[in-house]
Amino acid sequence: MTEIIRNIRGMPDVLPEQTRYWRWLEQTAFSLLQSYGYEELRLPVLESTELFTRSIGSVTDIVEKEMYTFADRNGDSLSLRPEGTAGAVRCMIQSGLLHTPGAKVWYQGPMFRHERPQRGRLRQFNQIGVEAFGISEPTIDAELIIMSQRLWQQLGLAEQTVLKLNSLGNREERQQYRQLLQDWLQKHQQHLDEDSQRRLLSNPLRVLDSKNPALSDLLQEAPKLLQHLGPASRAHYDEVCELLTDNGIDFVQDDRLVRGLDYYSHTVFEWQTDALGAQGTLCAGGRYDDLVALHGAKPTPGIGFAMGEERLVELLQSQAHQAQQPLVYMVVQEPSLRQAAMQLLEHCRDRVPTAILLLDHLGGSLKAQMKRANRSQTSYAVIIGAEEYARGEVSVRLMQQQGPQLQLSAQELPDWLAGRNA
RNA sequence: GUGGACGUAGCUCAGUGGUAGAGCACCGCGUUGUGGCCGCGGCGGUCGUGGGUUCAAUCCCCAUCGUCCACCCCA
Repeated sequence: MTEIIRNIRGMPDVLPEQTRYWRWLEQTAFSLLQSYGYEELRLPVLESTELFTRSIGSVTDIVEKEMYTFADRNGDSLSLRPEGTAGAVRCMIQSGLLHTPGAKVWYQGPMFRHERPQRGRLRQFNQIGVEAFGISEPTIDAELIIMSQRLWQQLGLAEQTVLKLNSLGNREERQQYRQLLQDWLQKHQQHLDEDSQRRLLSNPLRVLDSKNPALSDLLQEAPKLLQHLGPASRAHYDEVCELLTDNGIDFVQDDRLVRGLDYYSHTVFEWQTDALGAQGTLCAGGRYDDLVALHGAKPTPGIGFAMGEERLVELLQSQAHQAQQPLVYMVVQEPSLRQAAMQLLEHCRDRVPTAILLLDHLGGSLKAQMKRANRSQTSYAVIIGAEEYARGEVSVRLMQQQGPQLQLSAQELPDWLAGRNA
């Protein structure tokens, strides 16, 4: 027997039961983004490997061991994008869109990381990413956060999300702090676990968000980045906080919120939930004022965030969200009537274009067709019988309510449906 | 990459060293033109795969693949 080919690990199919939540999420998000003046970018999934090594930081795990990298036919090193910002920045530079000050864009699509799959973590996962370029004012930081809060509200998720906020300062401040923290951690090295000792050298900031509860007390004592910011950075951060407060956004200042990607600076934030197990970050982002220059273009500040669609969908699924149900399920007494049924159904479609109108293509006994009509959860089963159709009539059976079966003329069926589709 | 749990019908799961069962789903009959409820019948599994032990393995052992959860990492 021929072996059945399965999907690739960590790259699951999304089935109809779930896709309706995806559409709910995306339709809500896309129209919200539009209302704030963000425009869509469609970006490739494959990029030069160097784009990511340069952007994300070559010592991060993402670049070191999680990228899907391979040689193109001509030998060029290509990678499936592990995140969206690098490609968005590349596009903005290359297209010249960066020359329009204050460009605001979004994109949606799959990202790829070769990680061990677990709840909320996949090898192909989808993000909605949002980026704003050329704006250094803190109002844009606040706008992005306020906008995302509005999205949670529209999706009914506001109760399950909490906002964490921090500032990483500028490059110099961060480097100075990094040294300070490294020295401090070295003094307490004997209390650190194995992972933290390793990160102490490679990426000391990340020691701070260790999940090991045994380190919690110790890390509380560590020097705080926020207290080592210069006046300008501090003022920027304070202003973001004030704008959020003015707009009724609750947040938690979190000294231990550092980002996994090297390009972040100043404001960083994360929307988290405790309803999804270990992978609770729903949406994360921050400023990357040095990234554009890093790619050789005129220095231009930037800020953005990305939300994990699979994680949001998982939260949405705990809510009741009814699929649209059919208005009509049309059945025929015998196969020869199906052609007429089809035409009649098309006339109905002209009249109620947004309703779901179904024709039974499978046939069989009327009983079998009626069972399918029932299962479809249709409001009305329209029955085309030979004799009555010859008289120009059809039967309409009410499937979701009590009441006698109706006899209507085929001609008036579209209007009748329009009246019922309110 | 590390650790743990688990892989038996489409789905959720029972089960035994002597080649398998339930519920749900699906199909049919009970009305040769009518659903839902009920009754009856039916379809459906090389018990993940490959080795080993045994007279005999779905059950024991090993390996392998896969799934899930956690670590790591991060959306």
